[in-house]
Amino acid sequence: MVVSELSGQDVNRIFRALADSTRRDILRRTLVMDVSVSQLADSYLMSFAAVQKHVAVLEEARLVTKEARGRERMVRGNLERIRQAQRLLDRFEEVWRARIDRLDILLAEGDPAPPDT
Amino acid sequence: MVVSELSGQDVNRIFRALADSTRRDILRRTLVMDVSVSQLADSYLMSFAAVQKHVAVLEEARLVTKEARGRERMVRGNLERIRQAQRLLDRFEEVWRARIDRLDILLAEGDPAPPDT
DNA sequence: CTCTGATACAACCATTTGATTGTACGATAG
DNA sequence: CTATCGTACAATCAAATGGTTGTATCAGAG
Repeated sequence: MVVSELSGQDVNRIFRALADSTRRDILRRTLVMDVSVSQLADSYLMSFAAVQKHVAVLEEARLVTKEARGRERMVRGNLERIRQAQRLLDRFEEVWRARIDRLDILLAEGDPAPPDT
Repeated sequence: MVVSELSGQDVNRIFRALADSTRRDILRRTLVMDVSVSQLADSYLMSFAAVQKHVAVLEEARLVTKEARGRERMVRGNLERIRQAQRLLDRFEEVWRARIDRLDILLAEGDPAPPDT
């Protein structure tokens, strides 16, 4: 079970969520420790609601999870999802490498006699 | 020279560019071989101009480069940029690991005497 | 030289995004 | 119980996105 389970939409959401500095910062913070939404909101200049929305985007991308604790919602970064994103990028490497492999095959199966025979 | 040279905006552009299925497909194709913009356009249902814009987004993110060849513009995937993105994701892993390290330190330096002494 | 193919770019439009404020509601501290 | 804190959610708005068509340019085929 690699990354195959991810739909195109899922992948879109993951990278979209990562494409914002504030959200990346939230992700970093919540990877280090559990933080409530209001604690997060205190860290930025924008409104509480704005931070809440950023968290929602991260949550939809499954990059963080929320857990009720008393009246607070603790946000926790989901490392496994980040690893999935890494595997997605690995795929590009593989595609690129496959192209080289093909070239290798051409070279390996090339006429043993020099071209100017 | 790691990923430090990248501004927040640069990172935004990279992940934003990756957050679209068509653009990821273009990236895959251009990693395998050089393709002209019109060849790419033939591969999708959308208009030429739309594909052209997608290529432009990838180009601004430096995920592809364009090279004039006759009247065509050959598009080439930039693997190095993808590796930079991978390193960006590695950073999240590192942040997470640092948190564990801190926990290790706490455990390692914990009071040798049991808490209920 | 002229026609055509490949690209670039502007103008336009619908939808989404990122932010705001305001309202409502559940959980907790006093 | 009541006041307040933390959250959720709706409405609103400007700006960015993703797409379109139309026009202009430029290089190569005939």
